[in-house]
Amino acid sequence: MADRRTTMLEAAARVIARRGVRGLRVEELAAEAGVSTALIYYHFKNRQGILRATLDFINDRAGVYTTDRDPDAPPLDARGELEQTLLLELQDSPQVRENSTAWGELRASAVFDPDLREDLARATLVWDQEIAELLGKVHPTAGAGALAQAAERLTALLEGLSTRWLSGSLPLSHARTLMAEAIEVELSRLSRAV
Amino acid sequence: MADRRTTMLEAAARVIARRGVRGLRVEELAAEAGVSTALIYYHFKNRQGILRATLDFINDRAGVYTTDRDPDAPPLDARGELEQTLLLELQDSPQVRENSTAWGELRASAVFDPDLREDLARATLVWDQEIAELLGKVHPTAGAGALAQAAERLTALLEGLSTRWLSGSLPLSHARTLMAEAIEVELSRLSRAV
DNA sequence: GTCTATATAGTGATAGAC
DNA sequence: GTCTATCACTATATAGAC
Repeated sequence: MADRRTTMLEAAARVIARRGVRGLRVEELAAEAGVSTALIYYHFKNRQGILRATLDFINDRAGVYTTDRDPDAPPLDARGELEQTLLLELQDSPQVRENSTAWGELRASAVFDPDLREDLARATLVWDQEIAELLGKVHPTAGAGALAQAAERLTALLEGLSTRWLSGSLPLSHARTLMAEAIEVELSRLSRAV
Repeated sequence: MADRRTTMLEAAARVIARRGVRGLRVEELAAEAGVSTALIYYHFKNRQGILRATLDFINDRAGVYTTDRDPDAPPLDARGELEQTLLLELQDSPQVRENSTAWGELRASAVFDPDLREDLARATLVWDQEIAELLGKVHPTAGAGALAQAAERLTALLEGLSTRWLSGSLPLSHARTLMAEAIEVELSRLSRAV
């Protein structure tokens, strides 16, 4: 199933989750994938190529698990879908951890590397709009501006909570509580502000 | 006024704001401070010593500017003090930028460096409690748990917005709007939840 | 205290055999 | 496609003169 290239990308995701984008050493990646450094360079040209491919790989995976559902479960209502989408990012599974870590690193790196900002801004916009849309399904009468702002607050909060979790300042269960409550608060505000 | 050591620490703060904690090169720091690398090592022992001293230095500075006030202005009410404290972190002055950048880097680095976590958790706790206290001044009847959670959401959101700002995904003025509105939302929730 | 070398080690990247 | 060497360069850190 997994060809060698995929094996390397999975290994890269694990190394990034462990050391960060800026802490990734090609030699460590090679060891993690069980291959030589030369093979890494054969497949990815250079360090930046490794990073680009891995970030794409992680992004694709995130899209998948985000829309993944238990086929037996009843279909979610709009509010349930919103909660699931946001809380899915606060879970202690290796893949979510890897994805959240990579995303946080991408953001943190973009502070010092303008080359990354364009991609990041685009991904952020898509993410914000997805949440705004879900909020709109719960409150169809709310104005577009109010929805957009609520979405931005929720996604920015999620990033803040996620980083606190990953950096050991906040237990995961507490992060989830805070996030769920924030959704509640924003929704109730959208109800009142007609 | 500024002795040579302080000059180096100021230079280090600038370099960290430009390159990040993990991107700081001793040679660049030496050039920025206008001294030799050997002198840096003379004063700070090693790379980690530079980082520790600089982070402390930045932390002290943050404490100062946070409590800095215009002496002519009328005293702030509880709500104004809350808003000022939080919005002060979203300003485009070199020092706030340096401090916010360093704080974000400290958090991002702690994801991969457990040694940093203890300091970080302590600083986070102090910061959360300060905000909880200010919230309590606005709503003296609110329960301690509700105050603590609102404070955590506000500070985590601030970190998320700050990182988005610094990474070029969010204009500063918009970040300020979102933050101000979040304060409003949390305060109105504290009013309702008796 | 401060500088000019310079030692030492790590790290990205390539050459060339198989 | 994959490996074993190995090069070239960068970065931390130190020695020793002033």
